[in-house]
Amino acid sequence: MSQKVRLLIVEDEDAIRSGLVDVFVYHGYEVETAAHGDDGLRMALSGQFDLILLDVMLPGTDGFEICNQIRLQDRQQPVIMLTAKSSDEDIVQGLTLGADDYVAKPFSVTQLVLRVQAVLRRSGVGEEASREIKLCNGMVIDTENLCAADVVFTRREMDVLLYLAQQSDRPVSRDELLARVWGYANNMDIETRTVDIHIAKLRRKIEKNPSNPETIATVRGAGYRLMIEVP
Amino acid sequence: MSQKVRLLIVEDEDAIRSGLVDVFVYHGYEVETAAHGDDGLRMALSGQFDLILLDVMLPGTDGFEICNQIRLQDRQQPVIMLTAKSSDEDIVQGLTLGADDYVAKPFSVTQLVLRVQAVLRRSGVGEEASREIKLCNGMVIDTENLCAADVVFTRREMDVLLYLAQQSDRPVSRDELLARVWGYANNMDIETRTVDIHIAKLRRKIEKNPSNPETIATVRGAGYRLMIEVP
DNA sequence: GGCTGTGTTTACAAAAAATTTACATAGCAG
DNA sequence: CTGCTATGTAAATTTTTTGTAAACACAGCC
Repeated sequence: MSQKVRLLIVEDEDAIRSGLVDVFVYHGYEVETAAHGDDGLRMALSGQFDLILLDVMLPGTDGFEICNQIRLQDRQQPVIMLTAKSSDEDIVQGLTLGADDYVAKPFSVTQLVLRVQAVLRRSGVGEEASREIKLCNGMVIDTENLCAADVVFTRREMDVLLYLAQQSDRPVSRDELLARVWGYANNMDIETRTVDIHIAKLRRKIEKNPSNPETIATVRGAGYRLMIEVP
Repeated sequence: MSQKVRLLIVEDEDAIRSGLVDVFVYHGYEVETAAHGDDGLRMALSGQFDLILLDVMLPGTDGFEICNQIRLQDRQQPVIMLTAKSSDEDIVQGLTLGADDYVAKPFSVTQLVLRVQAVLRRSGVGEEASREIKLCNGMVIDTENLCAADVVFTRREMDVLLYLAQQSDRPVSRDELLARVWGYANNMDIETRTVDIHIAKLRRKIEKNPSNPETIATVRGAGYRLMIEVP
């Protein structure tokens, strides 16, 4: 029923990286990897991963800096840091920069898997989506029956709404929507306006005045943000 | 239509217990409680609850042991464990002992309600097959004699109707019907139109105007939904 | 064998949805 | 103001989903 959980592993040592891939694939995760810090940063910022495993010592951008950048873009993104150093300063620094957990090498693989599960659970990945979405304009959307009071939505429209609702505390970029809703790999320069078109269609259905959208806000340069009811 | 869903809450902290009672009563559940592990075990084993919420740390018999005992008696009984501990070992142990879900304190009440609903749905509570199905167009179907006023149904048609009637608050996808009625493994892309054909046959038998179906509605992108009489 | 009732597959048409194309417009840096 | 880029959207096009007739399969029965 539910989608596989997607992990990004950023680790330069080949042996460790491929070992981790095997383990997590075995446990049913969908895994992508980066061996270089710059690649890792780019992939991490694409927003298409449920959890990111970050080595601290990396060629190019280091793990702390990647974590920092991720936090600037998305405060919720789960991140676990891996490192060979185990001095207290590192722990403090890693946690301060906002990693959700911190595992010192050499680590037990079992332990790491358990930590990953714990962080995912804490951050609510894989939780049942609620059956209703309540918009700030009062509209209530039935996500199972693909409808609201007087409009019906297509599957794709509902998937977009569900994702925006889940991330309703921040704007979501077109690339992230393409990755998470459409399932496109995050290779850049996909030339398509299909996200905008779907947003336009949604606006026509849910906005009081579609030419002055308030419920699906455009955050220029960042993406779209759904305004849900604040209880 | 159906009886209230019965919950047992086993929790020793008075504040949490009474808070949970309020929430679940508000949501329409019938709730009983136990504050002591031994009482909880006795009541749980009485078999009269649709779902049991179990705190792990209890005076007397602890939550794990209660869960264990429940499983020995009834493998199907839905159980959700609550606990203040959030170490990985607890998660593993709780799941191993066969709880259907596991919620770590402090939990969001909304989240807990959603989990309860999810477990109930998964375990099929409230799906009691009734002898009669009353359709929104007034037709009454005798599910045991495979007939209505002036039409007879085949076994397969009735199985489809029964499943749709059980899930009549939402559309059911072809894949779900294939899995639950036909018993096909929920593998992807099985190429068959047999579900559609059966829906078409049913429509010819129960719709006033089969080319404009109202009783078996198509929810494009989601599946078919049976509209039953709303009392 | 032939007949009958079910269930399934095949094949195709129609409807709906998704996507691309093409162009318009708005915001912003200089 | 000018030029650039990001965004909005109508219309055309492609793809997917759904509906259904007709052929096929197969079991039970006379």
